[in-house]
Amino acid sequence: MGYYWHNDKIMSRAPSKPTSPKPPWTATNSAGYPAPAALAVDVVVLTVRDHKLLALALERPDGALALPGGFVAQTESPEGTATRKLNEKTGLEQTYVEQLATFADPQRDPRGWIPTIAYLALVPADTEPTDPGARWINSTSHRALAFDHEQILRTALDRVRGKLWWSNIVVGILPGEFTLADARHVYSAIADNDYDAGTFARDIRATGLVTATGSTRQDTGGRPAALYRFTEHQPEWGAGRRKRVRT
Amino acid sequence: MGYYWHNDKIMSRAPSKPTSPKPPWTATNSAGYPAPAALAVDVVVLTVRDHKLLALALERPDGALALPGGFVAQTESPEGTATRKLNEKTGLEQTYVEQLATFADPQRDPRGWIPTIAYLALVPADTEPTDPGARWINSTSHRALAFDHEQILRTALDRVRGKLWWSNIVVGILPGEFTLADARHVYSAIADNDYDAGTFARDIRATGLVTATGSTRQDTGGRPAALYRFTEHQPEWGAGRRKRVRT
DNA sequence: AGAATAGTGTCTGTAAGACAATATGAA
DNA sequence: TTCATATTGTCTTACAGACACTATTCT
Repeated sequence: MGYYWHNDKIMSRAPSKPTSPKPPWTATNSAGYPAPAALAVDVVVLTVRDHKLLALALERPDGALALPGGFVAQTESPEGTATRKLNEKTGLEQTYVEQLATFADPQRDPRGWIPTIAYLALVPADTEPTDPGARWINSTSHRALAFDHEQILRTALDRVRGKLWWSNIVVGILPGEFTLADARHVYSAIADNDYDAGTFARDIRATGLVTATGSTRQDTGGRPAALYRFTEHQPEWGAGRRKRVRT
Repeated sequence: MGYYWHNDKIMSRAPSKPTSPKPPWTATNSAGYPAPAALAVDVVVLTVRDHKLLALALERPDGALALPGGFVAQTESPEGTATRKLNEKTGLEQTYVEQLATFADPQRDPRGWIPTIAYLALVPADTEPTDPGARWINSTSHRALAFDHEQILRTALDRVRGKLWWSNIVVGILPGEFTLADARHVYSAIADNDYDAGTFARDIRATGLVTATGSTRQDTGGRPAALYRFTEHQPEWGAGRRKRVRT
């Protein structure tokens, strides 16, 4: 397996003649102690399409699949790095992003001591990757991911399922107006469940997180559906229901 | 405010003549790019005593209060650092520890670019600090903590309350045998609630996380209480109830 | 017996799954 | 009218709070 920096804009700002461009990289701080070679960020980008929960993966030169990621510049917050990478891969400016967990086993990256902070991002269903190497993969059945990215993806799936009915996390997938059928398909795909339409309508309203806009939409041959939107775009907790979510 | 390294055993293994011992520290990796000056760990150590939820804090030379923490050595996992610091401050070998979140704003530490991974640890009620500078503080009403440690502590309280009835997280506080009254006081303190004894007994058994040992204990003048223990010491999820927890 | 604490039982309001019934559009 | 989808209503089981009641020890 070949080593290389992620395709990262930070790197283009770096000195033109690095002293030792080949990994493994090491670092020493000004007090004389060993320091991490870099701080990385990996982003689990999720969406729901065709009733399936999908994750964004990048095909690497060696053919392996990996999560989008990059290095944190000294001048930015890791969340800034995460949204920057997200913008580079999808063109999105704003969506739902939250920190997931940090993976810092010294052996996790063959390029050196590189802790990574994993983030979770949810994006609209019609998001198309702008990076030619990026593609949507099924979040549960796919070719194995490189590094510890399988573990990171599993952590993301646990998180999104755990918060599904307790927060407005789905606002990342449905940022605008949607019908309750739209929402039900998204929730069903994430929970790996098949929610009853009537019960779903009752319970999504009971969370207090959505508002009816007053207008309707008709995509199909049936009765027009009322449109809703999430009241708040910032992360928020709802009333909480104990709905069944397969794990 | 004076800057100084945490009292950390790693440092005693370091070179005897650091080139620049004064902060702010900087670091450059072998590829020529800026690197974090160090990777830190901070631990929120919680317990329940006298019906109150307490956190472990260290008095620093400048009088400020801070969470126990230290630097991650290149050869160890951050969780290893967290348990090592916990052992240095309390003498405990094993208890409930889980990762909380990572705080990596480049401005968070005046000593340089030092991301910190925060951990949550729960320890038995009779744990006495072995470090003379350490003491128990009330988790909700206390003198302000240094750095971003207030924020870290708040994150820890949210986490422990959120998982209270859904996991065996309390096993850290009650690792051995306990009566249901013991458990009720612990749960009530964490949830900032006053659970009914009868309902509590019914619901704690319904989680499936505790087992009756068959023996009894009598501390007071009343009927002897049956003893229970958590079936599993490793982190585990229970059946889940929707009990009320004040937030 | 009386006090003190442990533990059980019952009642009530609410939550959530299942599914029937009704509403509103197009063809 | 018939079809398709949306939306509302009803029934049932389970959960959680409140609180009354019984049980077991000591003094």
